[in-house]
Amino acid sequence: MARRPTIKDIARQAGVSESAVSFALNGKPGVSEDTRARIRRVARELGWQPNSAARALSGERSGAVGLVLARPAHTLGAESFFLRLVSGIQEVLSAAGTALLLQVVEDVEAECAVYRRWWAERRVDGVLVVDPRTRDPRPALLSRLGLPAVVIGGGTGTPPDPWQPEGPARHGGAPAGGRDGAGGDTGAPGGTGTGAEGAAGYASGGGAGADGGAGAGGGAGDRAAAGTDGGPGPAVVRADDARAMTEVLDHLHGLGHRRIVHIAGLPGLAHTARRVAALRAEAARLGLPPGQVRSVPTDYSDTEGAAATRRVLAEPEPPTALVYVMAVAGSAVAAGLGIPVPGRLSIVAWDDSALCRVTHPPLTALVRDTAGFGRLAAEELLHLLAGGPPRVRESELPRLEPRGSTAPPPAAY
Amino acid sequence: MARRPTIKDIARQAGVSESAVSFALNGKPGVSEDTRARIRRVARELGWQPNSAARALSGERSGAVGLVLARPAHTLGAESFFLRLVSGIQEVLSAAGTALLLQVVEDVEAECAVYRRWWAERRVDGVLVVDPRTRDPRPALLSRLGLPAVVIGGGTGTPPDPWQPEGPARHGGAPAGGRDGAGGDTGAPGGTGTGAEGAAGYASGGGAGADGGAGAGGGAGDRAAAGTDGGPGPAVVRADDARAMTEVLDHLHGLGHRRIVHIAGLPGLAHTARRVAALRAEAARLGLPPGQVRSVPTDYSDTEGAAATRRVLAEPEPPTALVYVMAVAGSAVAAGLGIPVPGRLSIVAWDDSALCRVTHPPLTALVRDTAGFGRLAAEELLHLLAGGPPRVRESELPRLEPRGSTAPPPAAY
DNA sequence: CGCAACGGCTGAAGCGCATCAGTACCCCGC
DNA sequence: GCGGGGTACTGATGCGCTTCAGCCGTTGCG
Repeated sequence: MARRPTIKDIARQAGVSESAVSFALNGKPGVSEDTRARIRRVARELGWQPNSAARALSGERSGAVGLVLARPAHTLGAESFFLRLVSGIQEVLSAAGTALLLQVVEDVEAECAVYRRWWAERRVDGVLVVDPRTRDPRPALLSRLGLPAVVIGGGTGTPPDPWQPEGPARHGGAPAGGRDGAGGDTGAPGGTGTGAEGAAGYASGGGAGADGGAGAGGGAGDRAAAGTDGGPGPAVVRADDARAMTEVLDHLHGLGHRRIVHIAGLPGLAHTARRVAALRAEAARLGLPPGQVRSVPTDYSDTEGAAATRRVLAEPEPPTALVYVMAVAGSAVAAGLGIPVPGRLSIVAWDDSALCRVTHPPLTALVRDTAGFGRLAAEELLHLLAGGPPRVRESELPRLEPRGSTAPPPAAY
Repeated sequence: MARRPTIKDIARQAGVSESAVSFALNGKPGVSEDTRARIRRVARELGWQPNSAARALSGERSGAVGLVLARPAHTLGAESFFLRLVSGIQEVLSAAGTALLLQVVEDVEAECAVYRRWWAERRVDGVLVVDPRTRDPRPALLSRLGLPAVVIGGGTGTPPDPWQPEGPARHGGAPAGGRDGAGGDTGAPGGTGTGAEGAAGYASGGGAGADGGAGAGGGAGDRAAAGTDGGPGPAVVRADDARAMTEVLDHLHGLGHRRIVHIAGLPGLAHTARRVAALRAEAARLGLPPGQVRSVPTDYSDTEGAAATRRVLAEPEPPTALVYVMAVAGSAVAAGLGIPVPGRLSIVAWDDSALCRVTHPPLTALVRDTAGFGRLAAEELLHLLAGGPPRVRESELPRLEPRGSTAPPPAAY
């Protein structure tokens, strides 16, 4: 196993001290441009990469973030949503040289345990949280640990939203203004400034936010805002589920459907709650009675999706339209029962995938840029880690793409 | 952010030196049982967890392993294979307190770059490698870096197998000859013997195994051995693709099918090659001409799977049976073309999933324990990291579960 | 009784890096 | 020509942990 070069090797070869190397490679002031260039050249020649352990140990961040999936394995398959999300996340993270720790666990409790361990082991600088729930122990925990977090698919602010950074008076708008997250900050690992670390513990060291002047490309001193005890509250990236649901419902209503069932996901999840609420609200607005337009919960597995489909279709007055995530399974069930789609039953897939396009008929679906959603989330986390204030970002609106699986209901109905 | 306790805190509170604490918590000799128990109690009370960075820095392993997925995102969805695999991997890893770094990249080149970076950054102790290829740059790289690796779905030893630990000058007698390639090679993981391989550097380590990281059990400290130049060759966990393909073909042949097409995956992947070869071999054995029984490559995406299906079904003498991974897409295509399944076309899914069971008709499929496969791989990697010799492990044989999608071909054919 | 051997523990060094207090040197102003 | 203020760089220290060379007190043995 070839020995890995260290800054000591670089220092020797470049004829300077180790500190000079450290300064040079981190874009800190204190070395002339000439020397800096020379050091960088040597480092490149030697194929040097910072030892992540050493970095992490000397108070710097660990250069990794975590993602925990807390679902029983068989419900994860949902149309490869997670893999696409992860792809997007990676695109951004790996460009920033940040690693992603993935953990699959059974339930939220186990998820919390993972956060605790990661925190204690100092393994991650922050986490991406998925599947926010209506009653959720995670925000409190993460905030207590001071672990920066971005909630994916977070709340739209419906009242009891444990994720909303309602807490200590975050000035309403997105203040700070300055350096908006954007790509900037090229090459130079520069910005690196002081870690996001809970300012609290640092009291002693140079009390004031002095933080010293800019320096070359260095990070502006805007990190000030960060100072809450327990670290910043979670940032949120969200998709407007409610709006999407409204759109779907309007589409079906416009076609003439009056009996519509939404095969929903796990009832404890916040986005399920939002979709259910939106469905109910829009149904009311359209004057459709709750008995005719409703949601039934499942665990997100294809199996339960199929079972639920079979159940509602067996009712005396079956729905003429179905909306769900595991639409492919549903469409197969309909085919199995000999129910023509869209002749007698319309189907809307909540999440598009190649599969939706190859089934027969192709499924009308909500097309969303899942990878883009992941990118957005990763960007927010990096923003947080760079000391920026937590923000709420909205992803692009999902677009309803009508395909062959939706049509007016049969005349008889 | 609460301060994390360190061994210093424990030492102070327990009235011993830091070294004593370290010994005690790592199950090393040098402290009495009394003291050890006291230290452990204090550690537990304080909620201490080892700082992974510090551990990694002091020559210890980093406590993380890596997995790189090098496929264009849209081909990853394949029936949630990867998520199930990862679940299995995690089960074993997290029980051992080992983290998993996941990286999704575009191609093998990028994958190699990731290995290089992980290595230089000392981020991982070992890696799990998926999608071995027929011509593969990875084994050489990993061996050069000395990064322990387990190949998932590795070779069956067909001649030009870059993964077989034939390597440089490992004591000549390489069992190579032994294990016959193709058809044979029954389950018996027995082969493990192969392991002896590469043991060279490991002499000492071998036995102990215990390891038991940090905790209770207090495994003997066998870590000594680790440092070899070049490190051990890769271990391999594999599924007997050839055997499975033979089984599938026999099933279809037994039903009377004579024109069978295998919609294969990416041609560069080793398992594709193996399946293709096995198909050809078995066809020959059964006396079926290559024109009638053949494989056509795709990129694993549902889209290409559907396209290939459409193409072969449009031929003048279309196949009466199809075998593939993206069977659901295929079955949808058949439905779309109005081709009755299994009346005029039989379909076999290479990989089972809930979806296969809810389609109509339910798909005959190869049932394999993907999560178990992941567990096996993770176990092998841990074994390797504990200083054990690289082995070749065989996963359970996939079982062909006949369901509604296979039947004798129409009489006319 | 004296010495070796051993169990139980301590002290210090070091992993690779960041950082901060200095040091050497130069330019400027008076 | 000397103090003041920079700039460019060095040395030492510490992060939390492992590890190795000891040190001390107790036994066992000749």
